[in-house]
Amino acid sequence: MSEAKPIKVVLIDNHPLVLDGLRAVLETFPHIEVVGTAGLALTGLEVAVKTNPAVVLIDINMPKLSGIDAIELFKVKLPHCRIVMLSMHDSREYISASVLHGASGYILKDVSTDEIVTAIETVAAGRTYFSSGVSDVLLERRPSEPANPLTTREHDVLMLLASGKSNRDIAQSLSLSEATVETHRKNIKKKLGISTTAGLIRYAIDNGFSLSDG
Amino acid sequence: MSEAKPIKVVLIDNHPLVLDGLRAVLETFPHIEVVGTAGLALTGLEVAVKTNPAVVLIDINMPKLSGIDAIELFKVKLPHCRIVMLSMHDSREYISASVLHGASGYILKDVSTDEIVTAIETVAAGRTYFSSGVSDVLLERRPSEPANPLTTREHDVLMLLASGKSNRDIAQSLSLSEATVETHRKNIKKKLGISTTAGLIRYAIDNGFSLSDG
DNA sequence: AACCGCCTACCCAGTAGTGGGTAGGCGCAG
DNA sequence: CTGCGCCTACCCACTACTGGGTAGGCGGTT
Repeated sequence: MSEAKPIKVVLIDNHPLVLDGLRAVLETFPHIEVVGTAGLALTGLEVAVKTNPAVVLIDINMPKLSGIDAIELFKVKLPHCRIVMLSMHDSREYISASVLHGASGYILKDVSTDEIVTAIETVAAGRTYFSSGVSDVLLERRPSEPANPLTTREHDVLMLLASGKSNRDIAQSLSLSEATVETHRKNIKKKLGISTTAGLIRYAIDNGFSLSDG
Repeated sequence: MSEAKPIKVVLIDNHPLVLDGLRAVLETFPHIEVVGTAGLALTGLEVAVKTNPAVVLIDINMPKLSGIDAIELFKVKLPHCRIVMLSMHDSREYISASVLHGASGYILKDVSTDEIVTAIETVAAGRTYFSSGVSDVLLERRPSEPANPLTTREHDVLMLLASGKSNRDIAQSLSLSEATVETHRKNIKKKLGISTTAGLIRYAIDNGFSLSDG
């Protein structure tokens, strides 16, 4: 890659450890320049507007504003900036969602740091990069793992469910009938192919619906 | 700190990102030398036996063998090696357990990398290091958060519960009556002050009872 | 206009979990 | 040997959740 013009990168992750670590690793590559880091999506957006990076690496699972929701904001403010999603958890459900929202890359947690460098190079060159497990999901689209996982409302219900609330609590929180919450819950289960409440909560936490992770 | 003799450190974490990142950060400090890394507790033990580090940084929540269980093994094989627990999740429940098992330090996830360096320096100097939130737990020991949370059997039940099993499933798995499982579940709830199943599962996953994180 | 997906809401019968007891057996500490 | 904590197991009434329906309203697409 061209050594005259380093690739400007902004990193966004709510784990300071990952942030500092990633920066340290990337700074050993002369053709990559970390121009900014942030612990929140909105802070990251501010940083990116100031520094105009070629690539933004953003964690998909963050408090307040999730990485997926942030994609659109980045696309509006920085149309030429390319976004790579970083998933520390197993959020395979959201790969297609990320792509649809305009992400140029998606890297799963079980990736080496070398692969991250490759990903940055690739998307900076105008192509897309998806780590091994991800491309499978995009190509296969098996009926057991539907591409459009949950609706907004179902997402809300699952989030509250995962935070330890009962159907009744959720109904109150969202100003709904308890019956409606039950319907949502039923549909979620059907969509995800999960039968027990416990499994549902596991799924929610594994996929970053959690509120307590910040 | 003495620059002639760098502090030898082994890092153990099942996230390659954290591992590589931490290594990269620590290698910028001349008085710290990362002599090995591992993604599993047992692999880490092998590495440590070969390299004889002064300090081992180990993630508390890992598949197969948890960080806490690993402490004892390290203490046997490497009595002079000092162990710092690294908790990416909020495992405050296990702080006292770690200390009792012989850990010299405990760092919560919301820590900066600078603080990790300080922790390594401190425990290498023969003292103990606990990040801010941790020392509170050790000193306070509030009645609402008892030091001995769960019995062995309750632990078993909670683990299966968190993996998505119903009372009936658990009863079969442990060769118990369903009624007994319900009794255990009741006692767990009472002890932890959690009323809903959802909350129980959250607790289990947050505190590293999870089986699926590998 | 017709259709579709989503959100809302209810019915029903059945099953699962809750929260309050009690209680015997077992092993260990005083 | 007495007491204590733990594991086991059950009773009961009550509440919550399940899994199968149906269905009206709303907004966007064709």
